[in-house]
Amino acid sequence: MNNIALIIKQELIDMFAVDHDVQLTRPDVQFGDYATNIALQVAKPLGKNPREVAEALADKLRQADEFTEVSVAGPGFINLRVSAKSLMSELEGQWSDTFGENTDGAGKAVVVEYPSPNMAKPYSVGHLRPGNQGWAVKRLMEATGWTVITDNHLGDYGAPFGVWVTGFLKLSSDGALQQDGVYELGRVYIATKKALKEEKERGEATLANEVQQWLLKLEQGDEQAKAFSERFNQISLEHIHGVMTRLKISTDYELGEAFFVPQGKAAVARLLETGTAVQNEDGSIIVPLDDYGFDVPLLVQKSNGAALYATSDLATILYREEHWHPDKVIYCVGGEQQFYFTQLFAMAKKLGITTDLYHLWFGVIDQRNDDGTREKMSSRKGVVLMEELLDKAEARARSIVEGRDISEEDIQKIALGAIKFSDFSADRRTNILFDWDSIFALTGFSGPYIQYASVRVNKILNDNVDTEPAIVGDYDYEPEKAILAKILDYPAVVTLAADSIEPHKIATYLFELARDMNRYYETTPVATGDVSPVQQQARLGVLRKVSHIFTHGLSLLGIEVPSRM
RNA sequence: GCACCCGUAGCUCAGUGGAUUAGAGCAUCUGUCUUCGGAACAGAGGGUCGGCGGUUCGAAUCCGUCCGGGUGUACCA
Repeated sequence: MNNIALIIKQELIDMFAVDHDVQLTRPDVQFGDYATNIALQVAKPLGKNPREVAEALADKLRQADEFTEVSVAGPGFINLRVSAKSLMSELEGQWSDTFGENTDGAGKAVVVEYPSPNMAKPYSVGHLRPGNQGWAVKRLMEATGWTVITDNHLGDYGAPFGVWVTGFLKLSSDGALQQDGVYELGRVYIATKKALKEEKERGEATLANEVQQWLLKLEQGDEQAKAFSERFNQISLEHIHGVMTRLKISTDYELGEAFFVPQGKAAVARLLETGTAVQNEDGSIIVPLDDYGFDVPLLVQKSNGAALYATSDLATILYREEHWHPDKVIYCVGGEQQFYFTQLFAMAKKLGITTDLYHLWFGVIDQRNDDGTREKMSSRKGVVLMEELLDKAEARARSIVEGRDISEEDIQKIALGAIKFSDFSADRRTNILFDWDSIFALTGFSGPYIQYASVRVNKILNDNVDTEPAIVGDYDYEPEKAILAKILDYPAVVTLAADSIEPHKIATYLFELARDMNRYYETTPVATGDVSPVQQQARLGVLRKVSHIFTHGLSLLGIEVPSRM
């Protein structure tokens, strides 16, 4: 709680013997710098008129040195104005190299799981959100003091494997695989899924049985199946690493489903012994969840004895408990799986696991149909591949800087800034519309807008390295007032974004700071024209803080600041 | 059927632990252009916050209900 809130809190105690935390909001500038509705909150229990409480409080606050103006509006809002200089001294009191961070999570460990792609297909924009948001969550948790363990739960097992082998033997060749790698895998996978669907519509199951046979063979340790599995996973893993490197995301571990299946089947056997799980007549094994409000049990083993998603996820939970002892586990997975995760978490609770398991879900990525309606992106309609997206974004950025001396590294940062920021432009639960123009947005509410503001600030700082930025006592800081107030908001924004796990709040904040900065840039010279040495030192001191926040905030979103753009 | 999510300007979205006159970007129109780099800035038009009812001094925000859309609903992940 900052100084202003503390002053008001103390006055409430002195005047009304009420001990109540004071929330400050930032109203429209015409009303003031800060506002509070505390009078409306305390009036009722006191049995007083809120307007009168506000007036009395305002009279008292007017006597304090901290405020240049105190007014009461409406039913009892108190609007406060402070001097820019006092904002600067407040900021100076709070400032450190880790400004914005806190230690709320100290001593606690969190596992963050992302991007967990399906290895049967090339990395598509379908995994943009789990990757981006997962990385942002990791960074936010780190910034709030947590010990973070990241794990890429690779989809290297299950039905996709069977689909792929079945399809490969019918549709592909060693030569094609060697030439096109993961793209050939994807082609075969999609074609085979289509054939499976058509077969099912005809009421047949020849291909489907073949898929299941390959799965069983793999679980039984069949040499040929293992060879196929290793071959296809290796090709896919190299591809995934390549894309993640370009996205500048990584994880500490890559414990995929294949790693957990043997442990999962053993765990299911134990659950069967203890009666937690029950076996159906057809051989399938379920964990009933009636006690937890589910009319659908969780299937943990198929009737043919094969493992499935829940089998490896069960083992994954147990493994993490045993080896990592997390306080919290965050699964960054699409919203389509909400029901499944509530079941999975219910099972964990049934097993006595008390760790906070959290499904961080995202809305789907839509594409626009010709008739204007929206529909989830699907392989049927044609997914956009991540490498294609990155290539096009870089080409767009490159064409804009054409003729100027901008490094390839900076071009990549700008392209990535545009792509990632667009994912943070809305709440993660919102279905986002995939649109080539908005995902590459370089103006307005976009990553490059913030990068641009940041580059301009850094340019000024770099051009004036000989002038030591300083906090200057006889400077009024009036032109910098909006920026100073905005900087003071940063720690609360980080706390809110981390607590609610809503990284887009960081994006919104950074845009507002960048806008304030750009306005300032247009109106106030820092190191040019008739700027006095005192003004120059003071303004450079503010810009240095702005630069720090841009770099820090963008890094929470996995975005870097280019050196030039 | 049931569960979860969504419905705010032409389009894409913020804002929803109630609170002063509902915000931004894009698009449209009008300005700034010998500059600390215009990927910028200033301004204009554009919204009965899906409908109805309720709670409240006060509702985009909370509750109920209806309409519309999305995603799920055990042998996919």
